[in-house]
Amino acid sequence: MVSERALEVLKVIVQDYVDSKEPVASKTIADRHGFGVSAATIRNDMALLEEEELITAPHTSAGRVPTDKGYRVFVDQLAKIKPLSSSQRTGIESFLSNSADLDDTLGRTVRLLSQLTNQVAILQYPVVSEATVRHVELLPLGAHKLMTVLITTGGSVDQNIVECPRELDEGVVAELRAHINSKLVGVSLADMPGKLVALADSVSEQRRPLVQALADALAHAVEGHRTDRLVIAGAANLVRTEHDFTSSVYPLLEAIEAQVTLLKLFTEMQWETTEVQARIGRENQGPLSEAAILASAYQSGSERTSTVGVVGPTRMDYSNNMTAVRAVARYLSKLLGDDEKERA
Amino acid sequence: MVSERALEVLKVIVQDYVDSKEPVASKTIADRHGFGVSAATIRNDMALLEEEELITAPHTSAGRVPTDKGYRVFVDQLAKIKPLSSSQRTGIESFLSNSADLDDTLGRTVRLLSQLTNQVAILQYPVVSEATVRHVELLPLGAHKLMTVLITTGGSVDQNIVECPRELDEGVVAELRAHINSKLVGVSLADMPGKLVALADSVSEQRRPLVQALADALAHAVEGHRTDRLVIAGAANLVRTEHDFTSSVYPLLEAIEAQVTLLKLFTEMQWETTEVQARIGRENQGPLSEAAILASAYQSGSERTSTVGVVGPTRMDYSNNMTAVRAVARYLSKLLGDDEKERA
DNA sequence: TATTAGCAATCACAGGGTGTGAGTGCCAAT
DNA sequence: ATTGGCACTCACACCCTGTGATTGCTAATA
Repeated sequence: MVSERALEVLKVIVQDYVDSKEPVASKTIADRHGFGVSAATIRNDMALLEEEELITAPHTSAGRVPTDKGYRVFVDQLAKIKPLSSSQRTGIESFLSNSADLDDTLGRTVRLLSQLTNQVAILQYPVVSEATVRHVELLPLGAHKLMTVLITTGGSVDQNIVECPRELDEGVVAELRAHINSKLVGVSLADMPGKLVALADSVSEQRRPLVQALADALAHAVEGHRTDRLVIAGAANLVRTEHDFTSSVYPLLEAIEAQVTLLKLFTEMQWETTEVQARIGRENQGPLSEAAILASAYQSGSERTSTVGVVGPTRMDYSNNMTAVRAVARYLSKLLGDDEKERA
Repeated sequence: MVSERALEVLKVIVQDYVDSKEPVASKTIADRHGFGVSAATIRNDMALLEEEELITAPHTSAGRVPTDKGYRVFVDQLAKIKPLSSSQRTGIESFLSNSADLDDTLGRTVRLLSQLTNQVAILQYPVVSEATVRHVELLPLGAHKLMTVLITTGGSVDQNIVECPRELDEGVVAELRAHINSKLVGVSLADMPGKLVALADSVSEQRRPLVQALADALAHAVEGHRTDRLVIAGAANLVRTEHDFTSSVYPLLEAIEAQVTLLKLFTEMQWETTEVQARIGRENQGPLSEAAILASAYQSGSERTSTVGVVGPTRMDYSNNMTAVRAVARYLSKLLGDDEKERA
């Protein structure tokens, strides 16, 4: 078993290494942090930690570097979530005061998180699966295109473009709009597929093809519905921290941009245990296996949660970044999910 | 003056260098491309080109590399816009068939361009300044928040969240919605600021604060209105081509993410002359001074244009990329601005 | 005059040898 | 359990050198 002091040594190694990027030597520890013991003693503890695979030596005559497992122990047992620095606090505050449209807010939020952490920040779109249809708008775009706009009580807005075989006049569109709204307003998104099928059957034979196309478009909107999409900011930070990765960051950045890997990861995460979750190095598969992901859930409706977090090298300032992720998640919850009485 | 053959030599140097990343030697040119002259003759031409600062030698016993000026001459006089390869064509075709919501379409398009060019692709949001208001929707979000949704004939949808001092009930909201729509539907975006001021004056003293807040939100929507925003894809490609830059790509990627530099550049471009414009190396200021930008305008309404393009190292396949940029711009024009009879 | 062959000169780069310093591991002493 | 001491290891920086690639120049040639 590792002694109490050995854990302290691990902590110091992680902090020093994150700070300096140099493998940290026993002498350095004994000198800088007065443990009251000599370097040789530290070395004994280090031998212990190495046996537990919490640290490793890049080569014979180098200091030690934390392993993924070492970072894990650090995050779980040793890292304290620091209070926000005053500059961070004012950053969020001044930000809070600025109201704007949803996309813009999410964009700003994720950029803020990126700046607070100096890492790539990732934000999953809010999901509001228990939302109901608020309004459906039909917009003629030229003579042969119609745009459908689906507005839900959750505040999401989805647009689709539909090609129309036949010429359209304004009267027909208005009529369709009224009809569709009468059938769909108030329907929950979960019930939409069924209702959409019924919709096509509720009109005259002549109009059926067009209405069917519209129903398909709306179904598409419900399906995709802005979920399963990420907003990303601060990709440049990956380039900045490039040297912390042994292999190229190219596949990593590619995976982040492709989104699918992270979305999968986010949906798999369990939020019962801790407010901020970490996935470190080899705990991840594939291109993420050299990266660390910190994530936190935020309330994006009365029930469902979405995820926000950062991606960076395993050598990152976990304390600071976990603090920032938690703060931003809380802020988002407050902004989007505050009111328990969501209107239907 | 540079002879006809010297220009051919320049062309070969650019093509070979882009292909191989190696400085290209006189012997290589004489061997691979049968000019019917010896390497020594090529050398004479190269000396000429060097005098004109179209090529340069990295060191004494190396081949030659094009300068920014050399690339410029290549792009202006020598590069042919190749026809699309069949795989590219089918890529765009299969893509065309997929209709979805506007954001999604733009996102897919920019990703497509990124894949076609293997560079970072940039797409400026469509602007439709002559659009008029189609509909305004008010959505209660809990008891103290109201979301405004502004829908225009151009198909854009802007959302804003407004804090309400007082409790709201559904009846009041419906009334306001009807009132606001009666005042604003059909108003062009250019006229909106004035109409919004009038709007606040048209209601009772008691409701004025709330309506004023709503008007501000709508004004904000009109202002920002999705213009001056970029969609970016393929940032990973910058990392891939990292070695083509002498300094770090970090500031470059940062500038791309910040968007402002590129937006400025796009608005400054003149589209009278050529369909695809190029800005090469030092022709750009600051972080872009080592990059090349290829851009083309696309019709995003009946009159105004937006811009789409790619950013990459100056060592890029100009022919191929200019082709791709032009194709995607044309495709977008077709998709968004085809119908000259925009409906009001 | 344009082209060419030949040749000396230049210089990046890779390979190989070496010394140095940092840091550990271990052992014997406390 | 802790410590001082010491031998051992090894990355890294440094220098030296040879090699190959490529040019620039000059004199010959068509």
